[in-house]
Amino acid sequence: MNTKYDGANMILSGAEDFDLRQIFDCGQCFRFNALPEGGYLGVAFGRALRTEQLQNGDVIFYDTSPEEFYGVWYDFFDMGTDYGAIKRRLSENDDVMKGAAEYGGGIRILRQELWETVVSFIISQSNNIPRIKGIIERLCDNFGDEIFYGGKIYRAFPSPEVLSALSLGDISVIRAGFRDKYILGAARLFADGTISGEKLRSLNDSDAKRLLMSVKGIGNKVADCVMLFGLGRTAAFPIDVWIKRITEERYFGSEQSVKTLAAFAEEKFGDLGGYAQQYLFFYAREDGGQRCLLT
DNA sequence: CACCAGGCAAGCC
DNA sequence: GGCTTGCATGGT
Repeated sequence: MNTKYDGANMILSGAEDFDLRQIFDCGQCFRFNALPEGGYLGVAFGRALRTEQLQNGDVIFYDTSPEEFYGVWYDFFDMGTDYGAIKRRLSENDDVMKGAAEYGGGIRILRQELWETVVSFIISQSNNIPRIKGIIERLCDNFGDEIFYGGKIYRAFPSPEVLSALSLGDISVIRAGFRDKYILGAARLFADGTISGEKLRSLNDSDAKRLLMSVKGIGNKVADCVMLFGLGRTAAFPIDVWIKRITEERYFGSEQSVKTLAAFAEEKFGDLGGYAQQYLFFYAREDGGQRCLLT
């Protein structure tokens, strides 16, 4: 990968295993949206970013200095990880993963802010992606700090402190439904330090997951999403309905319990479970869905 | 109108 | 422990 700064924008050329559409459309991130004129605009780590991938594969980070690129976006996009090697390891003796990893070969697991992933995936339960995005957008618009970019105002993701001061009435404007009380409960636990990134990062996978699941509104699946997207625990293999269906179909040929599937993923993918999950998820969703139905 | 959406908690056995 | 059911809201 080569980087170049033209005085305003950072331009990446020769970025391997990197596809912006796949990255933002594999369901891990809810705050980046496609622009009508091409590219994407979103907010992360309190900053607005416009980015675009050209036909030749080059990626432009608009209005981004080298300092900001290496200080923020390099890690966000997990640039330091060799996805080619990961795909090769997953594809050894596994034609299912070989196909899925080719299909979504440009996916990267974004390293997102912990607190944002906690709330985002609490909101995701029993919900669909457009509405998840809408609820998160209203949450940020109402309670997040202003960010000025390109003559417009964007909003940062609101902190646990800000949200913990809200009442159920206050937060009803985001129309999160029954999830509203879970958001406020989690905000209080993070604001008073009962749970923190520091604490979670000091724990091994199973203890960190257990602590996350002590929050009302965080069950097995949401905890796995937070582990993977918010804590970089790449062994996590979140099992949602799509993953359940495609794993059953491609690896078992019959219905299985979540417990069985989790044990299977741990045994088969090990520390690469999270990458395997993303390739499978993208493949299951993009390939039309109907190929995931059991025959 | 019924049914569902990237689950979860609570209440049952 | 495993199983069912209600859950807010919005879309089809």
